[in-house]
Amino acid sequence: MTTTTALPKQYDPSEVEPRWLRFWLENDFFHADEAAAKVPYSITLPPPNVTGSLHIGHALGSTMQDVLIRWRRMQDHNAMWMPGIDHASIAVHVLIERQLKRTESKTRQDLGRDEFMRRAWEWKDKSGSRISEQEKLMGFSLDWPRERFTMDDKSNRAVREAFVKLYEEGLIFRAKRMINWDPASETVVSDLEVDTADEPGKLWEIVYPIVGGGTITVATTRPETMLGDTAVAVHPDDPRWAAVVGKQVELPLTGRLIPIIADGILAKAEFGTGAVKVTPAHDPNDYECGLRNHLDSLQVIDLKGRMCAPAPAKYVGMTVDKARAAVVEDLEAAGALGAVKDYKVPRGRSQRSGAVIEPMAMDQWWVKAAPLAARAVEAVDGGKTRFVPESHTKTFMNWMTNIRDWCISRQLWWGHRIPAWYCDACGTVEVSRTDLTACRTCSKPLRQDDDILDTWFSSALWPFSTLGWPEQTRALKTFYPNNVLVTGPDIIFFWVARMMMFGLHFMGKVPFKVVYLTAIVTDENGDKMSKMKGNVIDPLDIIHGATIDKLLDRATAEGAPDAAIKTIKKNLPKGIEAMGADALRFTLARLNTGSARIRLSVERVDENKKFINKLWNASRFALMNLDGFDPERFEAQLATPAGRAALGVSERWILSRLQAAAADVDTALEAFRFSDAANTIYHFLWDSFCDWYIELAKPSLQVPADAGEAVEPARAARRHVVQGVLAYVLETTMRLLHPFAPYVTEEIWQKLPKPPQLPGSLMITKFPYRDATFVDPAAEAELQFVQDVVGAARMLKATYNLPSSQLVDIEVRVPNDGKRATLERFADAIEKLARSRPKIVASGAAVPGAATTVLGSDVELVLPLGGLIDVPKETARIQKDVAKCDKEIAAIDKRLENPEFIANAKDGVVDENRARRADEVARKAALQDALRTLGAVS
RNA sequence: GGGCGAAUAGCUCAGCGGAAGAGCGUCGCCCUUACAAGGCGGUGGUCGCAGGUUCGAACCCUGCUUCGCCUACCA
Repeated sequence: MTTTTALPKQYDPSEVEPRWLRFWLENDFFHADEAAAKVPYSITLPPPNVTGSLHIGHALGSTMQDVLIRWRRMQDHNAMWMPGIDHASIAVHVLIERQLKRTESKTRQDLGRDEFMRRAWEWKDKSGSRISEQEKLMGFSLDWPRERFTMDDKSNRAVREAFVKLYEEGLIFRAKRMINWDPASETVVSDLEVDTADEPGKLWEIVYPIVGGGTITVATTRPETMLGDTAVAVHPDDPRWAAVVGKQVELPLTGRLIPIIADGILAKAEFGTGAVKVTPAHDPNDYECGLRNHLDSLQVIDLKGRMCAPAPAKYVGMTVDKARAAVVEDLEAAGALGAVKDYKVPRGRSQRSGAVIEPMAMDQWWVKAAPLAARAVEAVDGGKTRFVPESHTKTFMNWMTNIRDWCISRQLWWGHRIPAWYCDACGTVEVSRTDLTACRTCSKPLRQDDDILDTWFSSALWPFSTLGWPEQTRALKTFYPNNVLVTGPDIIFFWVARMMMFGLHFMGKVPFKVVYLTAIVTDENGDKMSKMKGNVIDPLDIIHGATIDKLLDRATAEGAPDAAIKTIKKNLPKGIEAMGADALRFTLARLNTGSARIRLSVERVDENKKFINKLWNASRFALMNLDGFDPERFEAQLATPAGRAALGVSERWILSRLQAAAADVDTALEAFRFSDAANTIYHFLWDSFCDWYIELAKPSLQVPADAGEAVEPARAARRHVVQGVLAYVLETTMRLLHPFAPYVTEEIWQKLPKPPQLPGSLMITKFPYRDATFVDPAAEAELQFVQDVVGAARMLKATYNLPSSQLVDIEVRVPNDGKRATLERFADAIEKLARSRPKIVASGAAVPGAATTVLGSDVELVLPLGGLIDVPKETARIQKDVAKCDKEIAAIDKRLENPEFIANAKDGVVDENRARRADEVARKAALQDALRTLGAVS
């Protein structure tokens, strides 16, 4: 067969990638059959938000998942990667509300619940598949026919089932407790959705007059809440205030009488004045205090974050901030204000809206977390689920052992409505798997709970709800538990913890055996990527490229500040060149060393684009030289020991290196060391295959122009072997690299001549493995020696600024017969690679005016330079080497002269040191000879 | 306040008990017909500081310093 294929010098991903994506999808290669008789391997993709767009964090996590899935699939596992999308309750809710306000100046209440939901679904149907399309571009081999949505019918059913079951078991309940209220979104949010940070504030002292004489001064950072005070508390052991406990104070601005109580609310009696105001309705600590002391609870802040009755009418309607200023002013006027000082106040803000969270006591639905968490702790302790990196285990365990109940109700509309019905007539509460209309006890109409569930409730069921639960499906049996979960450390608590709890509870088994937590991708300075900063790297821009104008227009449209625009102009003056999904994927893998942060930049991706291009050109070279190659014949030759023995040393060497690379990649992937795996391939391909093997192969591939049909048989056979190894190594390397860079490898693989029985796509071939038949230490040693000699010759020439193209004569003195034979065998290669014609001898006399170097202990390279020699320079260089020898010998002697070293060192270490010392001594002697020769010249 | 992690070449990072490594940068030489998005060579490090364990420490232990990232109801 003939395979002269003209390929462009530069690889063009934009032409190649869509073609193979279509091919894979059309052939259903991403789909796994749950009934297949193979070892299952499953991963569930963390479902991205339906509002989302693929960002670099997704790209990282999903690339690692795809590497694992493609790798296992090629190892003949039944590899299934579950795709899906999350309904992102609050994000969509806010989006639709905002749209409504902008286009129709309406609120959701104006629209009504049903119409609001209709619009939300309309939006979802139109825009909800965007991120899936982007995932496809990245080449992610997700099992698309299985794709799910957290609000599809099956998920809804799973959510209902889970809720009702937990309710029946007493693990879901409704109760009035202190919650975090987001006054902007007007919903409760969980503790996790609150970001607490110290913000500058003040600590005010307020003087409360005690009925019957005297005053008591309290300290607070929230003076406006004094309008809702129902007590003043002092520490029970504080002698200063013992006498006033039980008395009443008259609350300024309101005139209400409230008691002074002794309570342990103050952790430290010495705080401030030793007395604090107690506002049970608006502070978690005060709430607890109120319960302990049976205090009234006066809510003076409403759901919009404004003051309300029973606060005095003057303040009603004011925002909290305004009320604070007004109260302080009025207190001062009333002479009730004490000292005021600047103070750092820890302030909770809603992650979603940024609004200051108001703690309030409200009726909400809760999941009783402790018993569920206990099982998760037990499972991790027992090694059923393992965290990678391991350090995250402690974080998880800490959280789980101190877990608090999970508030799951939300006052929003887009989401799973809570399946609880109330009878206003008789007070019955029913929780049901099916919708209810009439009360079971009094037959009156029922009212369904208005609230919906926290988005994370359905996410917690995801690893099994996607497989059909609560039905006992075949898919569930095959793919649960998942082998791995890959996600970001930021959602360990939100998601991982809850999947663990629900998985163990409903399935009786952990949802995944390994939790691999990815790094955070930052910009090159280590700063978090943010549109506001202008340092975002968008995966799609990397794939397709983006002009500077496009980048700037988009940033402007997104409302980025001037500083961000400036940053973009500075960092990417020419925009971004199209680099393809492969380059991005390979970059992410190489940078993923296991450290907590990955600093990414366009330059980093560009380096790997160069690697892809290098690979492309190596393949071009091979394809240009495979005329007349017969893959079946070569395969037959490789299959027999005699055939393998007929290979040349270079061939045995590269095959040995190749299988070592395959072994290293396998080991690295087993341990989730993506960077090591990618780097192994990078170095094998570039350093071993391109820099050495291809160069060594070239002479054998050449067909003399005048040879015609009359190429001598030995030469033709040799050519065929070299062609075979070129093709074989490339083909195998494509398999190794495929999980990381699926597109370019498929493109090249398809073009390579290969035995006909292989499958129709690289992605369903077998992954390479450590293969003892190709291990060849002798060939490795020989090639290492040849490389060292070539390197030394190049170094000598470079030292004297001889053009690397200039052919020189060089004397190589090698006392060892075997090594000399190696050099004889590679003399032509050395001449070609170092442009140095070697004269190989066992020993030789001093050559005046020559530059000399010593390789190891006994190999000398002598480059005659005649008058060109720079004696001082050469002397200095060799003396530097001698000094190195001396230093090394001294260090080894120190060890060897220490009896304890001889007595205690591990096996072989002492001998190794002795051998090394002998080498160094010999090397030094050779170097000194060279110095003497130099001296003879001057 | 508590926890975790990091500190190694100019930069980004591997190495985690027995001779200091890679990529990028930098400086030379080469357009050697696969690739100039390339080839070859060089330069560059008391492995944060101070103790300790060990025959031997970048690596293990202790303390300190400086940076990250989590986490927390000090009014």
